Amino acid sequence: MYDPSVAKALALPARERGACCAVELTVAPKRAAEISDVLKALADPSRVQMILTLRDAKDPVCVCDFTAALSLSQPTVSHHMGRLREAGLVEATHSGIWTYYAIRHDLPERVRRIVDALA
Amino acid sequence: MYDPSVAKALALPARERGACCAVELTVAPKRAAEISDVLKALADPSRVQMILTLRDAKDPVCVCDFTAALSLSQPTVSHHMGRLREAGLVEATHSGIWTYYAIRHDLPERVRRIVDALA
DNA sequence: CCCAGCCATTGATGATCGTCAATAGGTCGT
DNA sequence: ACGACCTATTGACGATCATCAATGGCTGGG
Repeated sequence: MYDPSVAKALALPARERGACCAVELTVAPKRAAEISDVLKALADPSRVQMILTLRDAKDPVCVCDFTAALSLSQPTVSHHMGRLREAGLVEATHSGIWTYYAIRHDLPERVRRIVDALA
Repeated sequence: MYDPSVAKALALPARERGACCAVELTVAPKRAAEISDVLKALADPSRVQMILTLRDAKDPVCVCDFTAALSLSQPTVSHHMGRLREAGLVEATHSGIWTYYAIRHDLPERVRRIVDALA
């Protein structure tokens, strides 16, 4: 007869009291920090919409376009763009009055994979 | 002769003063919030190491294993695990004294793609 | 029944974040 | 040169976060 508790107990590693296992981390701390920096830059609903819109946009987009679309004030949009820019996800080109933002064409492949995974 | 400013100007969309373009967002606000919730749960160096370690681990891992590996206090590790758990990324099984954590086997494909993109 | 061990919760603290109003800096048309 | 327009910066405020010490709950061994 099938006993799930026995099966589960067998599936779990054996432990001794007072001797926790030394788990091996699969990622170096430095690399984990780099990854989390990218994630922090993306961990906001508005910035998710921004980066994916820029990723799919044929033409660069300027700040004033996002203010209406996201119902946010101009400084807030500028702040979010600054964060994306500081994380190296986005680049700005200035033309006359406008500042056009576009996703960086030279994104590291690791970063590109993360962005693509959001869509 | 090549003039980059002309080339750039041609590449940028035409604009009129006082009439910003209505950019079309490629993601619904609700979906963007879901994505950012996952990203928030992952946007921490320790949690990045945790989720990737659990993803690659053959056996479930208990909290005390991480405290030594990450040089964090037990409450902090428990807190991080709680956040991963609340985001639906991780599940816990209790056996005796220990609490074993494992990556959820039924992760939505969208979420799984994000986690895999980190490695 | 007590004690040791593992984990979760609570409380507190300093840091970071998201947001906006106000301001300042540029750039173009007139 | 002036004014209108777009963007970035500053300052401020409430919210969330990461972290730890202290505590409590739970389980198994003696």
